Amino acid sequence: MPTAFEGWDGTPAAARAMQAELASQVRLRDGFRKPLRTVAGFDVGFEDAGRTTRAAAVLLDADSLQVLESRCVRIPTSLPYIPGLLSFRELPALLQVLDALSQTPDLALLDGQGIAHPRGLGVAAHFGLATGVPSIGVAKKILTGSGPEPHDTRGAYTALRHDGRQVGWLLRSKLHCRPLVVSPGHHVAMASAADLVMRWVTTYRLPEPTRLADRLASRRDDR
DNA sequence: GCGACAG
DNA sequence: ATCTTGTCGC
Repeated sequence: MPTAFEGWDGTPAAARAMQAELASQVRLRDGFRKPLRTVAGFDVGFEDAGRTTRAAAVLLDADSLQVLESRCVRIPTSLPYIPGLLSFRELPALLQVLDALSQTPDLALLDGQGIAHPRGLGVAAHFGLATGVPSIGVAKKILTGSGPEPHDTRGAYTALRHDGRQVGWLLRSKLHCRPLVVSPGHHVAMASAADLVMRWVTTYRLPEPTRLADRLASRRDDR
């Protein structure tokens, strides 16, 4: 299993410095195969009062949304949750569950931020950089930045801005529901992110890939 | 110094 | 994230 943080001394300060460095390597240009054939959703949950970390991955056909494969892995939790350092806590399990898939997805959707992060490296961006798999962050809440409320129309979105530049979108994936925070990770253009996510939204607030991964990681089913 | 703070 | 049932409302 490759360590996601080669040379990290374990301190939060070093983690932040590493994020700033890695963020400069993120590429905001569509770098995925077109047309997309597969998309996978990833999420992490915890058991045993947090002592065990569980990561789930669900691979879908990008057009039919048919589930092709579901995987789940468990490893000991290594770090507590620290705002801004989520990837250092969740990436090890996420990389393992990616390896558990029989095929690499053309695109990955992760629960959390892409570049809409204090130093530009949310868990989705870090995952994309570490794996080379194009990624998008689909979060339920803002971590950094702000933007106007999108109209209450399915598919409406507005720009999320931070430090004077756009870092993502506020996307009304479902009528009368709080908008999702969508931000590109690695190898996905800002202009593509929101439309891509809407492609896999059906009748729920979350797009199918992460919604299904959520269910697996959060206890409801297994396998 | 005082809040804010993905999962 | 997680502990937890029913309930009000679009």
